[in-house]
Amino acid sequence: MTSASSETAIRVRIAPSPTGDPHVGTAYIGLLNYIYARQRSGKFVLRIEDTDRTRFVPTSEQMIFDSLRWLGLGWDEGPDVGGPFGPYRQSERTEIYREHADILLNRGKAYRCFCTPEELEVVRKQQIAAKLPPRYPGTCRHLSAEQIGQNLAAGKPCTIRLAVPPHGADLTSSTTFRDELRGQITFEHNNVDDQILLKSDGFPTYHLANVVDDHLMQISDVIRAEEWISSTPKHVLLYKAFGWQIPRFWHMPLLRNLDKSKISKRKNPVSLIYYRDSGYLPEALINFLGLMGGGMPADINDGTEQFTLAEMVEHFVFTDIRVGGPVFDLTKLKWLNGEYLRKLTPEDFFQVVRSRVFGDDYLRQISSLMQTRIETLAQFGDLTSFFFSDNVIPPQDVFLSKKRNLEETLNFAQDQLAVLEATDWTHDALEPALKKLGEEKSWSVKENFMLLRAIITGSTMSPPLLESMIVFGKARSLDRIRRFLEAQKKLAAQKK
RNA sequence: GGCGUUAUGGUGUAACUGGUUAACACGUCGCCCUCUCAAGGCGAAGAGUCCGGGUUCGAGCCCCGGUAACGCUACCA
Repeated sequence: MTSASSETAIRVRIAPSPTGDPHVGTAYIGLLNYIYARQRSGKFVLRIEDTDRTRFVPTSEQMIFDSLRWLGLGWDEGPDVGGPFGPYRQSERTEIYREHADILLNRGKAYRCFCTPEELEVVRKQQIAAKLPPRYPGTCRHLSAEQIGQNLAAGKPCTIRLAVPPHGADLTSSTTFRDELRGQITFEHNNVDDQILLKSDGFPTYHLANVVDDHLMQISDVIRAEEWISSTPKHVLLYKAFGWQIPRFWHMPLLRNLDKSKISKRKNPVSLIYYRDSGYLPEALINFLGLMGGGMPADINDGTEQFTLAEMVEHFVFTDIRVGGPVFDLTKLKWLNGEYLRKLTPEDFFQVVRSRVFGDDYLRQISSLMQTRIETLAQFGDLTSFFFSDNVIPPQDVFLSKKRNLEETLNFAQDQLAVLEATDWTHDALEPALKKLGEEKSWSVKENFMLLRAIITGSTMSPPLLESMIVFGKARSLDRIRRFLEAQKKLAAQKK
């Protein structure tokens, strides 16, 4: 076996990308890694994979820290707490990747590619049209040293690609690795593409960065999602090219939507911020995640399916994990959360309500919207109830303008959702984004904002819309629109 | 299309190394409690284990062949 020997110290990691709200899948994989490390007196490392500058969201990293801590999944090493193998932010390690890419280049395990994205796009389209697997055609694989020198001298941007055997000196035709949950998995090399390792902007792709970092950070077990299985042969090839020991691989099942597709924000709330702000307790979410895929003995706590993180560390069995993708079912999560809420003492419950529903920060922001709008304090609730409610479904006479029919209204709401998803949650970003959409679709500012107001607040009368949405939060606002659209869809289906 | 993975009620999981009418939880439905709604209590329906072969006295568990779903197939992770 080529996997890590048992004497090696256990070190695991999660490596989220700061591309938006922290994802529930990150929490799931984080939980598993956390348990694995704690069970074996190992180290749990948090590494930030911020190598994609096009998708980078500056506020994302802090949200990842906050939400993982909220769940109780603390790490031993990471960008904020340091550690002996730093830096733990990949953008601060670009020099390391460049050096390692050079090693690969020198050993003939990688090569420079001068093809432009546009050229590659053309080729890919042709291949797809011809029903061929879209793959790099190898144009630059055998450039002479002279040609490469000329291109470099001409300042042509280039990427560095993995030279997948058997084209090179190594004539092995396939790569086999062991997945600890599924056994041996083999990929023929003609199904493995010459993956880009170093992009033309000098940043590495996931494949290079994750292998280099996992080795340098002495990661013993790579516990990640199933979607990585297909690219694992590339990683194994890299370990071999460097002459490094290969870690154990554990590919965990993918959380699913109700329709069994990979969990996605289109069909499910996936933001941990959403779960926090909608009043889920971290203990309940952790417990629920622990139910996904199994792993806990069925008789724990009399088979109530209720257990703590500490109990998971004590009893969880990794080899018992089921690899069929579990549906992330909000219905059961809600039940579980209710169980946890009921288990609190009345005083603890009150404290949770006070801090999570009527937190000072939240109330302060809402108050500032209300001061000019009420005459007695008792009216406070009249215009603000939507801030404290979960089910806000406006009746048709509230959201439907006399000038618009149902279909175009729902279509426009769908457009609003898409625009809002892609917009920073600030007044300066939201206002022009919404107005631009309105102009494109010929919806007046009034129609535009009134529809959104109806969806968010359930009423035609409310505090200023954008300010309200900002206070209410992006995750919850988007979810409210999604649920509105879903509810309308169901209604339409019933009528038929 | 290619490659890979997976497959137990609607959903999440159980079922000792193959051994009685496939178990539990959520959800659904009904009843009780009750001013309402929850919670709680009691009960019911719902799968014959993706399909087809094979091995065996016996298969959800083993073997072979299908099918379907999902994932990957980017200068994203």
